[in-house]
Amino acid sequence: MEPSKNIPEDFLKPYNSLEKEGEILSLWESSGYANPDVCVEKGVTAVDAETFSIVLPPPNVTGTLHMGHAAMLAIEDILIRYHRMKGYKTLWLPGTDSAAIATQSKVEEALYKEEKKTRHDIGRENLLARIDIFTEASKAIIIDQTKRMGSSLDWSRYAYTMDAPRYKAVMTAFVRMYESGLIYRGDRIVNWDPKLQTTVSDEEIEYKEQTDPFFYMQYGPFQIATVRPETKFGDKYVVMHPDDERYAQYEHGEQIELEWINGPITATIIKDEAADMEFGSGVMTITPAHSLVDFEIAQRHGLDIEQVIDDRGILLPIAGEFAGTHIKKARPMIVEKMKEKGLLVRVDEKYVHNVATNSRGGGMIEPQIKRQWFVGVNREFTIPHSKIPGIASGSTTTLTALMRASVASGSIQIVPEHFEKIYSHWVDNLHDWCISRQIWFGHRVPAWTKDGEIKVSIESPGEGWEQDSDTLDTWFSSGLWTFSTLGWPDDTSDLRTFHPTSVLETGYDILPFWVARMILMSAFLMGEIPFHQVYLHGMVRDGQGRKMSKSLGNIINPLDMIEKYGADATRLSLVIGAQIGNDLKLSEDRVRGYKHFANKVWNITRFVLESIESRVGPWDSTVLNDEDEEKVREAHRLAADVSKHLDSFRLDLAADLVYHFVWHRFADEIIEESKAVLKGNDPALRTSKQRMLYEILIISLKLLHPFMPFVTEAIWQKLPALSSVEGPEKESDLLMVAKWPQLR
RNA sequence: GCACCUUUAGCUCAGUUGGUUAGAGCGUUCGAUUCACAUUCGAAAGGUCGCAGGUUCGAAUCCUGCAAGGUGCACCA
Repeated sequence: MEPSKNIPEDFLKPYNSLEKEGEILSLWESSGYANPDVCVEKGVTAVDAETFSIVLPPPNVTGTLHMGHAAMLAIEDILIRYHRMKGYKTLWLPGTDSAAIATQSKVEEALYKEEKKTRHDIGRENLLARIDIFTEASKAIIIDQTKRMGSSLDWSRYAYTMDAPRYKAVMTAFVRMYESGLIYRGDRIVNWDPKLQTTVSDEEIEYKEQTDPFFYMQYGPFQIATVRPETKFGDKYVVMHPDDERYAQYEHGEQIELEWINGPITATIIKDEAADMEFGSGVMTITPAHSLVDFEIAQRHGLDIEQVIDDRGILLPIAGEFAGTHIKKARPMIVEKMKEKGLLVRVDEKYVHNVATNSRGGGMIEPQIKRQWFVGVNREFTIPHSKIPGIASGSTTTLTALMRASVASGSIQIVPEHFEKIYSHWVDNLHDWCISRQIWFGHRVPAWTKDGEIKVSIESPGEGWEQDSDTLDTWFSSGLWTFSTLGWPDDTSDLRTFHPTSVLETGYDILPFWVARMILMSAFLMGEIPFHQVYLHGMVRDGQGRKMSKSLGNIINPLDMIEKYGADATRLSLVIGAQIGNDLKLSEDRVRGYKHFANKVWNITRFVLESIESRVGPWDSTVLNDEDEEKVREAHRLAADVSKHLDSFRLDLAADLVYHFVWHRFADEIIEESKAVLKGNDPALRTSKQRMLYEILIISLKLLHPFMPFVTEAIWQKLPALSSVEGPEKESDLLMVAKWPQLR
């Protein structure tokens, strides 16, 4: 068969992703089809169609796209494109996150590097202005990178955590929770970061293993041990287990005199089960102001709590001669003094322990007692209306009860299922949530004080009222994300149409941080679940299964992959072989392999078009003979299987199935077998083959589209207006909104 | 310490409620081809399904124990 002159020229060379992708992107963008309203207007979606909605987990404004984002975008876009083609009213809503602590610390670092100034030198307003400039500049980068993955997000609904509608939502949520008695102020021990001068949530703490000298000291008749002698000045309680026979002679509450760092003190014996008999001597002294465990012991027994270290890490007057010294400097000096006084028994130089650090770019955590705002997760309140199974409208309940009921009732399904256990374990152990932060960038606490009086309201209560200087934990606003992005607290049509959202797709590492808090907020404020299903994907690792990190130098940048192999290949490499919830090993070779596949699809099209155009026969519905009809049916059966896998979130199997069909069944067998007939002289047989090949090509393009939208759309755009050659007409201008194949 | 995940071909992984000779891709070896394919196609080799028990007519699949690797949570003064 001689090559046709009528083949679009592009098909005569290999598929060039770099050249096509920009073109296709602007085609999609100008079509407006990512917006469900446009789809209804243009008649591609029925007015009363079922809805399918996903809210994009907003990437940090200051970040750049990494493979984790790329995987998230690929997975969600596949689900979105699939449902859009199936005729759902489909919304994928984009946004970005201000990432309060991380962003502010970045700007502060730059400020110090460039001008040797701290935030206190330039003041709140100036710092916020600088942060604005910084975030506006980097926002554009992450948005552009997100688009290049082929994400069919509806940018007309774009939301930013710090924009005005979201700010209003956060303020409203705070006030409502306060009025229901769920938000309270209290002095509690919190994770204090002396470097960033703010509290840090439990989840944001990262424990790092460290080797330090371990000091054994004589404390009256007891031996105690510590890594941190600088906290020991105020220790006047000595704790042991009530069942520890070695210390049976001591009574709870008994007082003993002893010589300590700065002279004689009176210590009180406390018997508490928190003391571990197996560890060291089984005796410890406590520092309630700077240790969570010690604080709890002190509370149980009503003990005095004295602060020893201030917010910046400086010793207070209680430290006597060491007062005013930074703890780092003071430690060796204190050890030296104890040695002189004969209090130091021995030192274990190789003691390995975990040290709490702030994972958001901060320093070592120094627990402190602070006046903070809290959400009481176990406080009772009356829920006005509830659609959550097991929770009646008007009943008395708690936030943890709502969180439990939402998942336990099956109302929210977590995929893979075993994460439901992790979720419930987390909810069961939830402490009151400290929501105030002492940083400046963020949603400011809507509380006002005047002459010791306090009022909570969105607007200032009037003249002379001063607003609380704290801002809210970034997860407080993130918790509202599924509905604040849809217009809440206003009763918008978007909110009525798209909430609860269909699926929340995110990495499994973020389950407690975010997923649980969205369930909490949605249950309390909306009386409903935020999403029906939670799909958790795994982490993207390097070819050897290691975490990608700068220090290892094994980072694979998604944008490099897009440039070298195309966005389609990049997407496929992140989906095929990635089982739900399991980590994925990604190597450049994988991506390269899928680039070949994009080219294969390109060439299949070329062959089919050549076969059709050079030998056009009349098209009609009876043109297919039984043998070819069966092949088309086979493709439809495949479509059904692919749909089944997509419906159960097995994107890996769905993609693998189409990949295998297109390459090894359609190209290797069906096309190969058809060559003889196409070259032959029987017009009826030939026409049947042509029609069969064309129909299977169309089905293949549709099935491939969610996975590799660029190459398939590029092909679709080049398909000749087949009506003019009497072929089946192209049913829509864009493949993006073509109809998903149905079983026939 | 507690919980969870993983373990199937050299590598990366499928194997859905237990059911014939356990599959794919990459890689390897051999062959064909430049007739849609910056190539492609065909064929072959390669597995005691982590180990040990158990249930069953039948187990990669279910149960128990163990081992190795990984992750999360807790944490010790």
